[in-house]
Amino acid sequence: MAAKQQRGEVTVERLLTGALQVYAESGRQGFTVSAVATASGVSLGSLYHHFGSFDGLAAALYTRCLERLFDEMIASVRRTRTARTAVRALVQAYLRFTREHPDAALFLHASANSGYLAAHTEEIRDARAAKLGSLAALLRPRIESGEIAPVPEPLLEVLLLGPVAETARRWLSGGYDIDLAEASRVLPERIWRALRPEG
Amino acid sequence: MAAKQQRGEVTVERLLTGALQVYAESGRQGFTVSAVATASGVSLGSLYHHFGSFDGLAAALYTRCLERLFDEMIASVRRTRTARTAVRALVQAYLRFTREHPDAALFLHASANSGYLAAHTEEIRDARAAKLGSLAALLRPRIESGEIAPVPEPLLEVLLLGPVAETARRWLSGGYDIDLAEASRVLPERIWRALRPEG
DNA sequence: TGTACATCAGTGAACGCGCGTTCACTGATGTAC
DNA sequence: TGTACATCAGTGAACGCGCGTTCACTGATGTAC
Repeated sequence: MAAKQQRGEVTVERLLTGALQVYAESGRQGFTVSAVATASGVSLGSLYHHFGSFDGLAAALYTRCLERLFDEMIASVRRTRTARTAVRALVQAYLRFTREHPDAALFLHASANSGYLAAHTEEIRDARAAKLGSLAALLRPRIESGEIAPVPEPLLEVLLLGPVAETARRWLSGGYDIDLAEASRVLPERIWRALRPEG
Repeated sequence: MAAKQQRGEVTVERLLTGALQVYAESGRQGFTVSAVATASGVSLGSLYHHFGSFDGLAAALYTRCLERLFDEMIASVRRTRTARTAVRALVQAYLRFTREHPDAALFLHASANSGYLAAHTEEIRDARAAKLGSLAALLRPRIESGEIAPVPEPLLEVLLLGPVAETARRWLSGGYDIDLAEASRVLPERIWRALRPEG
């Protein structure tokens, strides 16, 4: 069996990049196979050769964006030493990713219930669970040591990510008066207050 | 000009109910004009007579669900006398709505970037802004009186609604270990801690 | 190193399905006098 | 109260467009010896 060819990886990259670009420029409505193929400069057949289906491409793109976002958050949290700075790092990493990669952030938020991911729900759920698990593993010792209040893990996640996700969503949709820099300044401390132990 | 006929309102109601049911049962993929018409027991022509387009129907349904959710939150908050109980009421109203009307809650969360709402973005934005404004108006005096920390209004909204929205989204998607009752018990106090004044 | 072969990668015209939408029509309800 | 008319409400077969997908094919790359 011949090894994977390098030009294949290049094509895959072109397709994913093109797809993100199409979504950013034309939104959900314009997000079609032909548009992605054209924007990527790749033929339809080649797209299908690599991804099997359009949904397959969308799922691959979604997973990649998700992992990049989480990897940045995880790396940020790793660099901290206290629970408080960990929360700050996590919140700011999310917002920074949103500002620096608005296309990826938009695709993530918009594709949540998209329909074109329906066939790959499990695959995506697994990827998400894995990254969320890594994040939780970093915070768990902080709960056990009493630095973070003993809130059930799912609720901890929700308290941490909820406000930031909502901030990102509003900023990306453009119709709200959300100032990312201000959010980056104000939110970490507020969220920390929700999570720190009583007293 | 003849007055609006009563059977027209009945048909509209049947269509909106049918649409919600189709979405709940078949998801985004199965959400089509013909499916909605069939489920409602209404002809295609009649659907177009009342809504002009399928997107029009979707927008009307979205607006209705949105208003119902916000009206419950607003009514709940009105019944309170302190900032702390207001926060608790708001959070619990959101979660109660999610539990009691999962179909409506799902449609709200899933339709956020759906594409079929693209033509009615403004109309929906306005409806949302109006309700959000009413809510904000109820909380504004609390900020001015110092009962709630002086956080910019958009960030206040994000801190209040972010965790609850995320909780609802996870519970509706079914793949997470989210316990709505537990969330209802734990979240209000945590969110309140994020919002109450320092000290 | 060269040759033969297998597999990977890429092409684009063509296809079929199902979607949202239309339209000519019938029936029901309300209005005028 | 009755009759004529206008408008509203409802029907469903038919249509056309554009979508995701296929397929027979060519070209490029890697492997065997």
